[in-house]
Amino acid sequence: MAIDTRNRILDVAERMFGERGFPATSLRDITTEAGVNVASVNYHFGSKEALLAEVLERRLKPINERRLQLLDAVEARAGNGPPELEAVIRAFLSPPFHSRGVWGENGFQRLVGRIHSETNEDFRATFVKQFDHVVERFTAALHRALPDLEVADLRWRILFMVGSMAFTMSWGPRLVARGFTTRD
Amino acid sequence: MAIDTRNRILDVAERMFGERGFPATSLRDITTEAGVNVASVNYHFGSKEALLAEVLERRLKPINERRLQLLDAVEARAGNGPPELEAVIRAFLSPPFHSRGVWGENGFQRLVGRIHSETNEDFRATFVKQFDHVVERFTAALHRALPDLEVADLRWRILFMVGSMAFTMSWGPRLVARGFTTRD
DNA sequence: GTATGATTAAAACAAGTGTTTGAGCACAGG
DNA sequence: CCTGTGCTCAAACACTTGTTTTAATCATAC
Repeated sequence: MAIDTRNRILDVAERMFGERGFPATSLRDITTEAGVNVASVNYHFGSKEALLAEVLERRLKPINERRLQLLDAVEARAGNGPPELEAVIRAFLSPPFHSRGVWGENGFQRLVGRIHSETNEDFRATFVKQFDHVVERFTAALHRALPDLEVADLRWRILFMVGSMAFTMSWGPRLVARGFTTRD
Repeated sequence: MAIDTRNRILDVAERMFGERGFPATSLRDITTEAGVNVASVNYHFGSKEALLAEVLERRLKPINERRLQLLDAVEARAGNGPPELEAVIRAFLSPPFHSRGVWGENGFQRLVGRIHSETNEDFRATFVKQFDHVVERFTAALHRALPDLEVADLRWRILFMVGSMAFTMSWGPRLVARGFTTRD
């Protein structure tokens, strides 16, 4: 089964990239665990980097679509007035955390947390490009929600928000397992 | 010169680990750029991991000492009352940013940003241990500064603060180079 | 049933990895 | 002068890396 092989590779790669990081995970680690041949990665994806790109895209696309969809709803509700601040933030933060499965079992969350500070410059550039539109939309919405805040400050606050999110994604599962309490 | 070789390796390793990440940087990359022999890494440090440990320790130790020193001053100033919140936060955040040199030229800052989401579990454990005492002291101080805040919430807020810091360290230099404005 | 194209399998490929070895050097103290 | 000691060097070690190749196998359409 071709599509089955593809998905098994994607699933295992997602988990292992999240656990050990991209450069530290070998194709043989992945294919052995997935029970497929080494060559199948290059056959189905072309290269190791292309595999990572597809692992990310598979989950990121629906997440970013959901973000924009939630933001649309918030802005529609606000009409011509400023959107509600917390609702905008929630539209941005909730999709990746609700993307699938439960905290700690989700390799993808840890992978996303990692990816924000990993891989080489070129790859990260293409990765970030997927976000450009989303970041633009949310920056504009937050600017309308906080009209008195200078844009330079707003940018920093967004940076801190993304940093908190990424850090929580890569550490959260382990922390929760050690007694950190969550709600919501 | 023995100590000269050691320091050249440490300097180049610090920069390269920060730029490309730990697993993606080979010892030959480092030693070639530093103009020393490959074997000298194992001679002087024992292993690649031990080199990373020493790169981190060299800068982290004075940073954490400075943090505690600043915190001592803040607590002394507060006497028996609660310490001033922003002063405590400043005591924690300012040392790594003022550690050395200018924004963007500092490989170490990017390395610290990276390290939070890189390397294997075991290594990170020993790395985090260097922080245990510091985190404990600051958690206690923040708890006194915010007595009405539940401890569970405080922990999350500290996590977000560290996440923002780490993210800023690994991305900040590039962002500033692209027009992000700083002050202070 | 056979031909066709997609998928898998084992093996080899060339290059790069961290680490070790052992010979060589400089230079101190006896 | 010689003997250690601390250090550097080129070379080799054993192994892993991502990728290719070649042949075998599979499903499907004619």
